[in-house]
Amino acid sequence: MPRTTIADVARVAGVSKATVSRVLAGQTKYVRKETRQRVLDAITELEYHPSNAARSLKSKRSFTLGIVGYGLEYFGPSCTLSGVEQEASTLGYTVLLHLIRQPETNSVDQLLRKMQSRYVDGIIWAVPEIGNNHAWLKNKTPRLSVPIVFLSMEPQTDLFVVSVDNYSGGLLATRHLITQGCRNIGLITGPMDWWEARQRKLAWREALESVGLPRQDSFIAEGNWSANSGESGLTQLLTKHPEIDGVFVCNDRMALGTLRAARRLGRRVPEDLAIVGFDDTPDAAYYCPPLTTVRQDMVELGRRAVRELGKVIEASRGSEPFSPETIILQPELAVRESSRLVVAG
Amino acid sequence: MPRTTIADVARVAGVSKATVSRVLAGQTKYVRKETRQRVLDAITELEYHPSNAARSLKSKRSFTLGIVGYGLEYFGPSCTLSGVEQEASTLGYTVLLHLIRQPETNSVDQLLRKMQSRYVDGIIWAVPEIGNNHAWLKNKTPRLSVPIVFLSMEPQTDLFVVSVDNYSGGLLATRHLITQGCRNIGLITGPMDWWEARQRKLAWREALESVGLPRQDSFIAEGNWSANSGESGLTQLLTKHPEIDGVFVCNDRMALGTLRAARRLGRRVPEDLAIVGFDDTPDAAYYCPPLTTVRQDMVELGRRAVRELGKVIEASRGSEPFSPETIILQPELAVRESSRLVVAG
DNA sequence: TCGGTTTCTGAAACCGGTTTCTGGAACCGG
DNA sequence: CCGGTTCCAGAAACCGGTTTCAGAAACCGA
Repeated sequence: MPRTTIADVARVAGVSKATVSRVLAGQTKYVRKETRQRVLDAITELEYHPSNAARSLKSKRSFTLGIVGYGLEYFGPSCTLSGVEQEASTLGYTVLLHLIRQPETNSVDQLLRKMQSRYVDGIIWAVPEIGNNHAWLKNKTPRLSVPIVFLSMEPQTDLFVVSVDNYSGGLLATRHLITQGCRNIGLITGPMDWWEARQRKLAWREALESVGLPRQDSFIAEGNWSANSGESGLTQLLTKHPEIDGVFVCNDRMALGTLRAARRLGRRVPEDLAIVGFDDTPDAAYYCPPLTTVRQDMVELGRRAVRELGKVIEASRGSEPFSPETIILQPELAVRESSRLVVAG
Repeated sequence: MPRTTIADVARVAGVSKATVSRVLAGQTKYVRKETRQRVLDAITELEYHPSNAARSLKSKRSFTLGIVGYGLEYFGPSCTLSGVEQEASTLGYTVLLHLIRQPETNSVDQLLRKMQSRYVDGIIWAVPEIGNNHAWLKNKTPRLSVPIVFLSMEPQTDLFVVSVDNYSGGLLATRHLITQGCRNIGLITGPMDWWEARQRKLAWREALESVGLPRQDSFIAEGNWSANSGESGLTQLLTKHPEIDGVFVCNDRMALGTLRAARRLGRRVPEDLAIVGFDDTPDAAYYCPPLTTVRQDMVELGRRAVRELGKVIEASRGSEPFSPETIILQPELAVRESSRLVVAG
């Protein structure tokens, strides 16, 4: 059974393919109201849906967004993807998903070709910036015909970047610990080749610097985002510096690990040791004790990225100028028991 | 700058479009080795990549799989999607993602049309079976031209279903509690309109029945998968039945909530109350105490679904018969401190 | 009444591949 | 040397839309 085509609709409505196409495109001009209605009736009668392939073949657009992602087994990226799909859907786009398993890879050109061969209207690059894995792409982007919006990357004047303010988040966390009265504040970072991890570390250092508290490298342990690395990280830190009375842990999963380490070492949280995480995963509020953490709205991050991309696409279609801009989302602090030393009020 | 087309390649190689197409299709027959090489050289020289739109327009296949998903903010579905994308990628397919936000919706036909208008070669339906939300789709499927594989749905003889054995998982959990010496075993379920929740509950009931332990409805609390519902569920249960000494909680997130409730009520885990969860999220091993739970490999679930779908597609292309089959993955028990009453060995 | 717009519509070209059909060349046994 | 396969390769039709171009009809002021 062959699919119903635009020719079928035209025949039933008693018009030509061209007219049907015009109706489909939503042109109100150059189609008489009555004719338009006949076409619409024929469309619903035949349950006609246009072929995307034919459409994009001629018009060179596909109403498809390519999204390149990484780390879907983590909470943040999943939420981002969810936000991306949601916004894309409301904007009338479909999402073409491609996951990268090795974020350090730089064999990116093949992926780009694949996307272009599918006429994606735009690309969202949601791979964390690790080492210089983005270098090749970054300088290639301007010469690319398809617009790209980058997620969670170091802002750059000639690129579209949507990102959470990791530095600001780090400040929130560290200053909170200071306010709570901590005087020896450790840091458990993510891998230092991650841009986001470096930003959070920088904030920790500068927050401490501005109030004259110790901030040597020996107060830092480098984790790999896993709970296990958080556990061993805190153990190391407390061995070197038993005086530590607060820790900023750069994600919730590692923070969960530190909670266990603290328990094992006989440190009460928060009385002996205040802990602040990063992410605000749904579980964090149920940790023991509930975890103070920096909340970042990853769903909104995805939405904003798509909205931005949509604007760029529209602009480039009308060939209006549209200079790259950077959108920074501000995280906020969710204060819970793991850091509550000072009685409020 | 117009894209390079097959005609460009043909010109450079000094052959016709048809020959280039044959080379592209990987036909070894009817193309002389030397000619083939000339074409390949031209392709790499021009960095030619065929237009997917043109290709699927004529050939009616797109090397695209449509995946309809739900609940990406949960760990399981994310992993499934990851597995799907991974396997799809290795099989040469690209993934078209569509997320459903209200799983109870039955306005599915529009979605199907959208997928078909994009010539997807197959569909993976990864929306949980809730109420009778699948009813419409289920009886429509056989008449559909595009093959569908269902995930985590009640097996059905005329459909392709890939699922984890929730019943078996429930048995593992409950029998484990029995083995550990629990004699009053409660149950905190997911929403009872979820098929998976019902399966786990059934297993709980039958496991208890087979050894003559109490299994009244008053030992059951219905949660909604959230930690909060787990917390309140356990509180209710222990109020009604203080004698409860073990609980099977139908997902890890609710189990996290029960851990808090137990703490609040002064019940030691596992000494006073053994707890078993379901999912084995990465965090579960770091709960306090570490959570015994039923591990289901959701990544593998996604992979298997795609592999199955791939086979169906190939078969339907060659119009060979291929009768629907059901693939059931067996979960396994991850025993940790939250249920460890009997000293091993 | 008449030339000039404006509005509406259709014929046909086009997008970039695949596939069918056709025919020449090479190879074969007789 | 000849009729019949088999191997190669090109011309052209086709997929289902969009878009250009041109023509018909309606409208308008002069």
